Amino acid sequence: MLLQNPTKQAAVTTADKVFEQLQHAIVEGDMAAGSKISEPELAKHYQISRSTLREALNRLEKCHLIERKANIGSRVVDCTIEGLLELYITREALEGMACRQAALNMTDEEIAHMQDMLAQHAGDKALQDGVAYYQEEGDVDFHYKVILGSHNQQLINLICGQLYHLVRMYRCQFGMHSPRATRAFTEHSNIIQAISDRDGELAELLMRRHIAASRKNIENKIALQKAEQES
Amino acid sequence: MLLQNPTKQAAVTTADKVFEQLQHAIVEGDMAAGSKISEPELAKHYQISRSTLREALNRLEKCHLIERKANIGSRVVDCTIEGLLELYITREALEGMACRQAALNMTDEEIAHMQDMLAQHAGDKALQDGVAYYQEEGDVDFHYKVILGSHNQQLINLICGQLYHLVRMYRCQFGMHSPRATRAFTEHSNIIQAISDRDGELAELLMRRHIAASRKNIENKIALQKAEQES
DNA sequence: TTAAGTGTAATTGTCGACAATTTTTTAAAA
DNA sequence: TTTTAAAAAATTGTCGACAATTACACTTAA
Repeated sequence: MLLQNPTKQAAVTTADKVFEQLQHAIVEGDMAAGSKISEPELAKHYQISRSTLREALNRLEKCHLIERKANIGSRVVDCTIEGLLELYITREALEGMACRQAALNMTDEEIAHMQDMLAQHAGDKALQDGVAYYQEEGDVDFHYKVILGSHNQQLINLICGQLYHLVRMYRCQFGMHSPRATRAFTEHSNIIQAISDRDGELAELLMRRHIAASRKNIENKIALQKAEQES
Repeated sequence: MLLQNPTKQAAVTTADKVFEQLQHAIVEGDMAAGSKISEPELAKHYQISRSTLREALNRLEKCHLIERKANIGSRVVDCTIEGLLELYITREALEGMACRQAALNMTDEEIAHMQDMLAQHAGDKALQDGVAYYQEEGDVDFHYKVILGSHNQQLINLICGQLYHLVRMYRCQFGMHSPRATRAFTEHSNIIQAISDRDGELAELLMRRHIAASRKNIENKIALQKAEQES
């Protein structure tokens, strides 16, 4: 799995390690969305003290994977359709702007590197029928590169450090392997073109459409599922 | 002061209260930007244990007012010009989208209420020469109402829960009382018009220009200060 | 004088116990 | 039986102490 947040350093403290394990467990759905978290129970399970666990919980709260109420406790966040759509709207705003900034701020080397990556994905895509690989790693790789390319620490922190954990959670829980592989590839290609043309306005527009298309794709899928259930 | 985050509940636990005090101290500059934080010292100063203090520090980290490194400690964030400009770019993206969503999602009552508020500000403005009051509370009130009007919890949390603490910090530290009062008022007025017309696209555009204008205003001021220092 | 290494002091991370609050259970009254 | 109240259990918040790591001062060698 290369889907890691590229901005964080290695986990050194035990709270860090437990945080990563919990993060994984929540994202993958091993801890049910919306379920209550028992501090004594979890601390015992990971063989750590409650203080250390709470430190880990604080980090989970930072990336919005759990919610906390004073004197009541923590819950894993709920995965609702509304939440998913809200997340995509936020992504549209942030990644759109990141893409604009990338067009202004990326170095020529960074752009070249991203073009190489895309070319390689194109090869892989042709090789293995273009479905499985590209959707997962390829897509995330691309988006990360654009975000980092913005050279805007504020945007990078917000998107990579917080939003993307939730994105991965929703991807897992709703079992999204969108059938948009080829179209997404073309869209990525066009975005890179706009960036290398240093056309910030177009780059932002294309990225927003790219994400909006994903959102609409999901909306359709949801509507379809709903129709199936009713039949 | 009405400049509080409108989304949070009252502080119940002592860690909450210390958090608020520290937040104030950092925003107002009583704790120097970039300075190191000594846990034993602060704990003694507030007469609480280190555990409680660390809980408060975690909350400060959540709204990006301090930065933490494992085994090394915490520092108050640095206020740099680059950071300020990055912040405004992020605001442009997020608040622009929030404004678009507000045009789609606000209730008629909410819109009416916002129009009332603006009218009242207009009165105050005429009354007291329109400078002092409007810039501070009026501006923040307006922006908060728009953000909340998006009815998008994700956007609301990001902007009100995190970004705006930093915004206030920069405002204090850089002593910003922008001379844009009258122009800002007109811009607010136009934005509300777009929202009440349910024109999301225009609403977003206007909000982005509004924030971009603030950013450019700051850039000019900085350039001016730099020129002064050199003379 | 500078550089590297060592030992001490200080700071952060982790732990288990107690206090305060909330939830559940139990008992009593309507 | 349902509702209310009180008691008990469980959970979260806070505390002080110890362990691990880092920062600093001092010594020693180049």
